Amino acid sequence: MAAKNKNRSKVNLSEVAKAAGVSKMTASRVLRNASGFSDETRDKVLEQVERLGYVPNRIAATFGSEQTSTIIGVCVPHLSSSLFGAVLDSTNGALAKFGYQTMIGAHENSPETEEMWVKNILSWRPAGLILSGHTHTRTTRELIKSQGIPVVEIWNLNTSPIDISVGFNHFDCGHEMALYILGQGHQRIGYVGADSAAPGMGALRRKGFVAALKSSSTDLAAQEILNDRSGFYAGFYGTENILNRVGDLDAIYFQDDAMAIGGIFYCQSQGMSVPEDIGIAGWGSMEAASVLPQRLTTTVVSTQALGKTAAEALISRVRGEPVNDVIITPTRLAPGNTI
Amino acid sequence: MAAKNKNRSKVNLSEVAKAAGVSKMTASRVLRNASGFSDETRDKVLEQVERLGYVPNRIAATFGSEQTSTIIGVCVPHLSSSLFGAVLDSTNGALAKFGYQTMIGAHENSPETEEMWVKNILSWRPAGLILSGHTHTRTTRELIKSQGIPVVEIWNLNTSPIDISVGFNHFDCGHEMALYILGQGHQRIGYVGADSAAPGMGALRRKGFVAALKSSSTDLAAQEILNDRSGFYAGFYGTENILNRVGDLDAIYFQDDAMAIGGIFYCQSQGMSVPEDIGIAGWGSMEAASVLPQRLTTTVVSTQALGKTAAEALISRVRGEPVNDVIITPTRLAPGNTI
DNA sequence: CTGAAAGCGCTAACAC
DNA sequence: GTGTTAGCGCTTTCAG
Repeated sequence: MAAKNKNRSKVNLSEVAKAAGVSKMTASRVLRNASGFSDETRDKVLEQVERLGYVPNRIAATFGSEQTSTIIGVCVPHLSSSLFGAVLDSTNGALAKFGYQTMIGAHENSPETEEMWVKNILSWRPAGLILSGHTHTRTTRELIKSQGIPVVEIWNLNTSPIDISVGFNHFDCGHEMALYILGQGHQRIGYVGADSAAPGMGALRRKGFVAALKSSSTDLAAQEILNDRSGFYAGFYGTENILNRVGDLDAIYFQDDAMAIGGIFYCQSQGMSVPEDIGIAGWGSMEAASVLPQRLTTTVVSTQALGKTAAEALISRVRGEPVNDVIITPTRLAPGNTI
Repeated sequence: MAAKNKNRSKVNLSEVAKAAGVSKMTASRVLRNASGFSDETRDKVLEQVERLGYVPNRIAATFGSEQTSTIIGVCVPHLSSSLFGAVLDSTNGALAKFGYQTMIGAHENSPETEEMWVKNILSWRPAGLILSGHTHTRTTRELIKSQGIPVVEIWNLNTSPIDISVGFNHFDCGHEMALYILGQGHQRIGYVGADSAAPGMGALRRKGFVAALKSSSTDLAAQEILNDRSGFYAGFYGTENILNRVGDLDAIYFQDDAMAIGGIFYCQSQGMSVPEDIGIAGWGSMEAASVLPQRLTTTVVSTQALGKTAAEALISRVRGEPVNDVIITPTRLAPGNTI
């Protein structure tokens, strides 16, 4: 008797059903709001649910229905990042609205770390996955395909996604900015980035930037790619580094706004004025830029739109509704007065 | 036949076991790394796991073992927030290391939203919960207690937690800062905050601040609490608002560093110098402050330490190891030159 | 070191 | 509108 009661402290459906004087099946129908019960029955069941403090068991429900769970796995480079934080927030909000739960992961731009996470998450039989970053290992791809679940790859536009891609065109962002900077009459142009050990999409913007310069017969005058995470301070000392090496730059393109803002402060600390002495441009429309006395020249992006679109596309696919495979999230070069 | 094969595309333990020429039980032991098998057996099983691309089914495993899952629910006010982003990152990292999965939620400082999330998460039979924010509804408390799972309440120190509390002492932070500001000779002191509709811990710091002023027979000269989320721009226009109403303030305490930085920029935009014309103080040691020409007077906190400590405390409790119920995460007033 | 039997809590499928 | 039967894939328990 005692031995049998180990885990029986938690109320289960049977007890609710018995208390309500109906069968398990009927109680189950009421709780899932499936059809096939009278109003009277519903009231009886819900009354007992309330009285007994019944908490449904999704583990058992998922298991019993032999389907995937309502868990969605979302893996981003870092959870502490204003850009990805906003993506997570909008993604989670949209998923929750549709009744899905978010299980998170941080891969730190390492495909191997991502693979480990994928292996793990797949064992929860998720309804779908949202991945970010550039590359996945072969095993990652195979695992996902073998499970046959929908995947949305976010952050970068990907013309041949595993399943669905929702992203910015980072290459074009860099390309466009290079042309703009050249158009402003700059010639000695540098680039300051971070994450050298595990490059993210900043590397792609840099590529587009360099390509555009090349097409105008200009070379990148210097570049400084730190072995550090992007941030205000990284921008500050990255600028210090590059200017110490190459003093005559007349413009710098930064990996993102946080670094660009750090760069502006370094220049000011050295008595240089922006944009007279040196032009500065960033990427990402960071909120911090809104309080600067100058308007930062940058590429405006909506990480919130990205996250929401990704979540909605995933849900549509899960439900078998038609979805575009490749969805580009628009970006816009916003000229300021820092370049 | 066809009807029976609906979901059999996914390999299960039985098939692995059969292919390896052992029983399900033996294969299960190998995969869980439980004892009771020979090296030879292990190799045979793992070979088949590899060959067949077997992905374990945690839903079934959790269900079969009649225990809680290895899911941990973590609910913070916002996922896009540098402070909570860092908490999430360190929490998730620590939990993953111990083999737990993080299921997230954002309650936006609303106890009702939190309650809905708790109800939902509990149906996944999580091993534990990490909650943040100030108050929980009665139902939330009851639900958690009825499930009998460990909970860590983070962010604010709580001397009578549901289970475990790991947090900063926000009241003391405000108190200490008030005494410091008074000690610097300021008299006409204002406060600028945000989140008026759903106050978080900033409200508690404000209380401590006001209490300390009172004990020195000083009143808060003015306060401006915006109906908006904290951020650089909120600090900027919050400062504009308060100074337009009360022009003769000689110091302002901000809800956090983001707002303080916004405030500094507003003052500069008006030709006021900090700290000569007006003193400014914040809270939270935000990275952005590192690039300012001045060092911001603030309270240094480690959200990373908080997250890690919380995760470790939770795991210890889950494992039945001894843990302190109340763990205070230290903070330190760091005098800068903005006040 | 290995295996057989029972059962976890729920839902699908089919009766009534 | 409601109940019955079977079974999801794994682990626990107990027997060898």
